Amino acid sequence: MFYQREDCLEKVKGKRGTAQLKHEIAAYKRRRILEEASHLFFTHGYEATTLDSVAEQLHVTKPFIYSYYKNKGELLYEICQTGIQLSLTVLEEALAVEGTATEQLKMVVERVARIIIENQRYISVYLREEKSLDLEDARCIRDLRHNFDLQLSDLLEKGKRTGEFDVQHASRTAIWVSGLLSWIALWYHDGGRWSATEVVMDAITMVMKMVRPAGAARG
Amino acid sequence: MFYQREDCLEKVKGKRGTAQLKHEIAAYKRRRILEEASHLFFTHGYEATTLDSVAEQLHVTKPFIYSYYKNKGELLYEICQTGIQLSLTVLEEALAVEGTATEQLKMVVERVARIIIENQRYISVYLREEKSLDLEDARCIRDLRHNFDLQLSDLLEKGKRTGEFDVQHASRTAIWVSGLLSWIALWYHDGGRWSATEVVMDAITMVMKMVRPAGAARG
DNA sequence: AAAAATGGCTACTCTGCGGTATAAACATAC
DNA sequence: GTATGTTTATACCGCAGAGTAGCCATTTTT
Repeated sequence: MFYQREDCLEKVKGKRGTAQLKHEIAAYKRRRILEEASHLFFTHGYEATTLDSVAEQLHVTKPFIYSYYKNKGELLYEICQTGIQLSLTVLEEALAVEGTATEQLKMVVERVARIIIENQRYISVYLREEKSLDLEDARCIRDLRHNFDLQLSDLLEKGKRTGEFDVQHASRTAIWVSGLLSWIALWYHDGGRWSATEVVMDAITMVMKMVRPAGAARG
Repeated sequence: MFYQREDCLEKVKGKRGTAQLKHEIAAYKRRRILEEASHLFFTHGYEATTLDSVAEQLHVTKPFIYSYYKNKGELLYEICQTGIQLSLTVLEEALAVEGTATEQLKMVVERVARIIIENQRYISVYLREEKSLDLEDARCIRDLRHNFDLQLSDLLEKGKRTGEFDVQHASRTAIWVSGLLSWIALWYHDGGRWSATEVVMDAITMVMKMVRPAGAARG
């Protein structure tokens, strides 16, 4: 019953050493399951993917998965959660770096775009399969997303105040920007016509154009 | 066997009058099935929607549906096809109107954005459920999409030549623009914080900013 | 009005998959 | 080496849902 965090922590507290290692191994197994599941969900869709096929990929059996996740829905939730959380974390890291609004926005777009490409499987599953989450989980994911958009909006507002950006409505513009970033996950194809770097550069260019004041020079 | 067009046309040719009406009624029934199916696919996802539930919405039974569509996959295909075809048609209509590249692009964005909002169900199912299409169908849909992006790209190229637009790479920019439009379908919520008109206006503003040359006045 | 054709429904099959009870294998402790 | 706990597999259940065979009602034809 490793899917209950409390259990694990108790064990660690009780018998240090071996228990610690066990905990790490269990965490690793969980991560591997999630990885393989995200891969299959990304390729075939959530509903169309069977847990047997996930097990097969890992060369284990279905009950193995069930000893680390309580059901299929929990897998989906953790994938979605990972997807949005990764973006949110990297956004916050970029915002923590001192700089003008322009510098910060460029850094945000670059880093988030990179993370989205690197973790496309998680992000695009999150974007596509929201409907398959149960209400509680969906609400939680939406809150994370909202948090992302809000922090982006604050940055745009800041740039508006300093005169660096020309945006009519910061919170609505934030949604367009975050949409543009999300779009990468749905559209980018590894080994396709354009490289990851080209896509990231393009994303920066597009976003900066979207907020650039009239009459400003490019870049 | 009304899902075979040839049959219908033969009947019409042979016995005008009543056969004509029958054909129209059959077409109407097909359309109603598609409408209801798109609604449920949009709300719950393709795989999670049962044909029994579609039938229930129409106050008919499952075999009724099977006499108009050969299987569930055909329903999905027609929904996706409708979604992308609507956008493509309206794009071509807008391009047919004489005008500068700027005028044309504005019109394209406005009309396509409107169509996307009005037919959100079809478009977002198409965007989300591509993976559930079988290969043949998927290829067909991808071609339509490609056609859309290509025509958009041509327009951007035209504007670039006349100096109206500043785009480094027309075909890649076209993908960002069509992505921005697609994003509407995934994000817009009827009766939400912002009206359809606001969203359409925003889309126009954003796209024009994306292609506007450095130093140009806004609008 | 009898015959034929059409259109839809009832009632079913059958497969595939989420989830589980239980046993086997393995490790750990004494 | 035996006892105890932990980890994974075998073998199953139940059910939902795609798809169908065949029947009844209604309309159309002659």
